[in-house]
Amino acid sequence: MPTSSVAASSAAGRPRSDLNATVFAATLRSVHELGYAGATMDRIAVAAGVAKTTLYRRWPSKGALIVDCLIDAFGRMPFDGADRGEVLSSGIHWLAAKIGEPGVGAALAGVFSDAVNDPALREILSTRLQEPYRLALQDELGEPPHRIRLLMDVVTGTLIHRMGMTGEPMADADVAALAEMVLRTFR
Amino acid sequence: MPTSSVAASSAAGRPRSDLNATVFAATLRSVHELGYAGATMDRIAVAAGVAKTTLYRRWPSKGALIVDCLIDAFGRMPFDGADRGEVLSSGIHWLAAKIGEPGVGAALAGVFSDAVNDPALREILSTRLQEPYRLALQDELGEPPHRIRLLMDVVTGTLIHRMGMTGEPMADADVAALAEMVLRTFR
DNA sequence: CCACTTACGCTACCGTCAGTAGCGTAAGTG
DNA sequence: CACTTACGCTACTGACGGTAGCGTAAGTGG
Repeated sequence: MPTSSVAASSAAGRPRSDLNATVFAATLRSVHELGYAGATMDRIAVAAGVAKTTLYRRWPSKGALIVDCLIDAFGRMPFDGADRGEVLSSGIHWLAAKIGEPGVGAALAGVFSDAVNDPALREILSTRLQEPYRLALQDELGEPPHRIRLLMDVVTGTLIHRMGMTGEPMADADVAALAEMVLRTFR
Repeated sequence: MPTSSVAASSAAGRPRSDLNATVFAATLRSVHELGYAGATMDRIAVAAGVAKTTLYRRWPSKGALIVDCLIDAFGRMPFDGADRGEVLSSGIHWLAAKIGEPGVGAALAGVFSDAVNDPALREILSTRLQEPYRLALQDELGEPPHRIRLLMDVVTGTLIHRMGMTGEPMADADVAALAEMVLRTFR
């Protein structure tokens, strides 16, 4: 037990701050090349030049690692557009574009697939990945939580379903059609 | 090698025709009680009063068993309604109701989740489970394949995503909202 | 210069589960 | 009475997520 939690300057053997970024890059690369299931924790560790035990010291499970990796990959959602319609449309296209980046779509579809059989992972996904966007959208659109929830489930459900079933991100024309469809209801 | 494939009347030790139904019931019961991952092939075999090897003699994989089970559970899609709007709406509510039956929703979400990491299962799912409904809808609505594909992916993507993330089928009010939303585009 | 702390590498391991091999047997067939 | 076919049973493999335990490099504070 440390004598004083205030003395956080104790930097003896402190975690390398660049290691997370290295692992995230290796994770997305592995998922891109080998698929979600093919990107085992062993392989990710090798790709990152890191011991597998180190991964488990920083993340409690493969799912948690992927979620953190995705949080890093997605970043903040841009709110471009004058009215609600433009905001919504640009948001949908932003999400679709992110899913199109190498590894991101497969990681997203994979982690949601794992979540079906793992309540703890569902909690992590909902709280850490989805919640921020839910709150931001709620704030931006002024819709009740229930409507935001439906809106997000339609968009992410459709995009992830396509990604999972085809292995490819949805084509632009379909994304546009999806956006148009959503706009008719939520504009 | 049989001397004549015509002499198919050779009924020596032929498969018990009621065994499939028994297995399907045991499968849905197991999935309902234990979840998709908890319903292992061993447990399904025990629940059905059957050897695990027998399951693998009839189905090449767990996914294939679940798909056949779902085909049996869904049956034919009813086309009720005078116009396209009513047909579409009743179809969506029919699907949602089926997903609400014990075990069906969990089995559906589970098998789609497995499919993300299994191209062979994706093929089975697409060809044996989805294709018939795709063709029927195409016939009924007279829309091009591309539009039917989008329509189905939005509906099934949303419903399965909800089921997978909450463990519960989507509430009626949300199903109605989803149907209304889809109708605005595809009526 | 010397304890002490902390993060990391490494090897070996566990439990679970999908899927397989091989052998014995009941039952109907000609 | 041979023959075929489907099924039960036991034992096994291989992959993968996750863990245990021990050694070590590096920076810290006295």
